[in-house]
Amino acid sequence: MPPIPELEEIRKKQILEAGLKTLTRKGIATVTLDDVCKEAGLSKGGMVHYYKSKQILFMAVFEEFFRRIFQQSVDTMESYDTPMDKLLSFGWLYDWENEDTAWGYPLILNLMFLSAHDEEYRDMLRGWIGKWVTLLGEALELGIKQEIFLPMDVIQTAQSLSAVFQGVGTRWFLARETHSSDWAVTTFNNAIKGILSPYMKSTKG
Amino acid sequence: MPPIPELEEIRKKQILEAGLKTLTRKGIATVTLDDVCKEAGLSKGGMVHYYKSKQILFMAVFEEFFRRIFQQSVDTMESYDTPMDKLLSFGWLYDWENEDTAWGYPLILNLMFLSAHDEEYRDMLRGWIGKWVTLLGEALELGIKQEIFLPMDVIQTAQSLSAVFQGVGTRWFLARETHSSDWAVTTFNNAIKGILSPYMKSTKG
DNA sequence: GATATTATAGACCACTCGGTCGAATAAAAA
DNA sequence: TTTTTATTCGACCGAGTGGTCTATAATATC
Repeated sequence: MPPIPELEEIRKKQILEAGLKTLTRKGIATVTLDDVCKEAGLSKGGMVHYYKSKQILFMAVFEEFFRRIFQQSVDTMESYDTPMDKLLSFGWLYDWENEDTAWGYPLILNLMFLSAHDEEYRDMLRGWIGKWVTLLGEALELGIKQEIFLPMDVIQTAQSLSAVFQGVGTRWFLARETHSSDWAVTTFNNAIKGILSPYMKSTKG
Repeated sequence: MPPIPELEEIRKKQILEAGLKTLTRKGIATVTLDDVCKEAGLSKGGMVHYYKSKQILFMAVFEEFFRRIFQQSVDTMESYDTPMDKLLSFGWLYDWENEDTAWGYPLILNLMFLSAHDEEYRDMLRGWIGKWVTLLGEALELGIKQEIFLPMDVIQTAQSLSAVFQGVGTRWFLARETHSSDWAVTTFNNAIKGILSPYMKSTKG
């Protein structure tokens, strides 16, 4: 019964969407397959037909999540021209109005939690970090080529920037009552300035 | 049967220790009461006599964890004299040799995960963040008093420092294959310098 | 010694949840 | 038309888990 060949793709999309929503809402520890298939409007049997186990399903959910958030990072960065503007283009990570952002944090926190106890998830996380570091590294390379920055260990520096983004972000999200978006932007601007200062050609504080 | 009045205290300590160990090992999502009481060398009935539910038990475990890690922070900071040395005294957070450090990260990640979905845990986390910010803020106040730093919003700045510590730490812990301890120390040194640079009296990079 | 109290054990219960399975449907193929 | 195959359903099972309950023993109190 493959009336339309795209049926599988449609169903998988539908299930992933439900997985994203329920995982964000309840967290990996309490979300159930029933939650997901109910949200997706499918029976359990119907859903399991496409994703054979909870592990497989949520792996796919995390992958889908990363694909989206990474794409948004790429797009936003590309809309800026100078290396420094590109590096500072992540303000949307600290914006409650951006709904993709708001529901993204629980997923990141879920993944970090899983990574602490499960090598498979930690591999996934490391892979993503690697891609992000590469992305930031490209902006740094560009700056070096344009002679805005001095030569540096691009990977290490990109890792530093990425770690600061993440630290500020989780704090902003989890302690929102006392950590404003302004605070977040100011913090990462200053921190990034500090991280890059050894490599700035013109020392302008 | 209270042969020694301190029995309750002894048992609770024993159970908390087992809770810390098992929670670190398995994570809140998979750890069971059986795990804990087996580790503690008690029967389930014996353990439940002291901690009435899983929720109560692990709340106490998290509290105990924080008490220790915070005390270590206070002690280490106090062993340095200048404000800047105090602020940079957290290298032990990125030291695999320090076993308290290594097992501490899973607990922090567990708590952040829980905080994403449960207000009660988020309150707990916010409380801790507040204490840490206060601690860092005291070093900043000292620096201002000694006219090493210019006046500043101490709370906001301390929040920034704290967020960077945490971001670098989780990254160092979760992606250890590519993020060395040297990287971590360098990153937070530079980031902190950047965060404090607007308030440094002598601009010395 | 009798009784009440505290501590500990572990069997047990009620419930949840991931995963399986056979049935039903219907399109496609033969 | 018959057979095969893809899809969906939901009842069901079995493992595991938090929490309860009873039994027992040690101690304290009278």
